[in-house]
Amino acid sequence: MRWCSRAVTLTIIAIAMNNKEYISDEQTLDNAGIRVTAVRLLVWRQVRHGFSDAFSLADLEAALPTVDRSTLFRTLSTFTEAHLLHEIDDGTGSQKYCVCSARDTHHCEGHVHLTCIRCHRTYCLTDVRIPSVPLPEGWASTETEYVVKGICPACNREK
Amino acid sequence: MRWCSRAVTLTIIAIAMNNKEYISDEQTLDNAGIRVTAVRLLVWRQVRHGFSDAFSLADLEAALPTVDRSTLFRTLSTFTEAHLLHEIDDGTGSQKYCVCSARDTHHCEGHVHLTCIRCHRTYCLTDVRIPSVPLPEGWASTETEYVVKGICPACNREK
DNA sequence: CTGTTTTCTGCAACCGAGTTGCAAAAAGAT
DNA sequence: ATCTTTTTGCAACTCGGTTGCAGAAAACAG
Repeated sequence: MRWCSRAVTLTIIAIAMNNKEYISDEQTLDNAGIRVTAVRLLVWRQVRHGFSDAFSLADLEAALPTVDRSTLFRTLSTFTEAHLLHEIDDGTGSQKYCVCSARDTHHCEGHVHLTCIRCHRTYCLTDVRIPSVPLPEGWASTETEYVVKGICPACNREK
Repeated sequence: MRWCSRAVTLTIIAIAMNNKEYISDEQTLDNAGIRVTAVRLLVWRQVRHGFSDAFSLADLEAALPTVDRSTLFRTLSTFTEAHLLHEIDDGTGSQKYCVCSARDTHHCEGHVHLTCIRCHRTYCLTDVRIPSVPLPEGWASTETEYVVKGICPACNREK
């Protein structure tokens, strides 16, 4: 793990603030090879702790009205490239993002997604791998999207 | 099968034109409960005979430049509602459509789609059904999207 | 600490796909 | 032939995503 003087400084600040999360988030970005800025820290803390499920650029915009949309967009791209997030195409027409679980950098690929057609929330079934199917001769597969559309338990309950 | 006087008239015209396809397409729309108009016939013949694979609104627009985009859009919606077409969400960001095979009205649901990341064409594997996965307690599934992204044989060959 | 270089951010504008309201045109009914 | 209903074309608009550019912030060098 890399450990630079700026991070040490932040650690001291964080201890002073008695805020352990602050250190941890800073480290996460740093470990991912991303330069830590105020905006990025803000965005990361929002997506890490502020959303219970997959979120869209619009969700993030609503949660952080002080930050410009294009900046949020670019930040999401940066995070995605650094494998902090993964993109989900749930067929709602808007790109969704989801935090990659810490333990496994590449867990993001190949799992099933659930989309609720009522509340439009999308969830990851990180532990359910996509079953494979036979492909025609000559096709080379690179990636597979498996999205189950339906009604989530919460929407189901409220009838 | 319904058979109205207008259709008979068109049959006569078609025989005069020695064009069997013409009758057949007209019948298809009529059977689907869709009023037959010049534009709809034009669109149907294009999507039925003019595309080898799934197509987008933009593809249709390019193929039929004389027809307005909004009309094409509404026509596609009409056809989809009448189960002449089915919609495919292949994750390219643009809605695709594909002709439903004649023998089975509901065949459209539940099969696998292939999308080429080079040429952006999308194909139906109508005979490969989507394998199911276990869902969490409380979820009610209505539909499942299974899209394999990769390189199609044609793109693979041209290296 | 100060000046220089590099990166990031906000603004504005743009793009493409999808969508809608409305009036004219076409089709169907009487 | 006339009236009613449906369809079509036009224009405009929405919404999500995206880019160019100039100023702000961060990293770097002295």
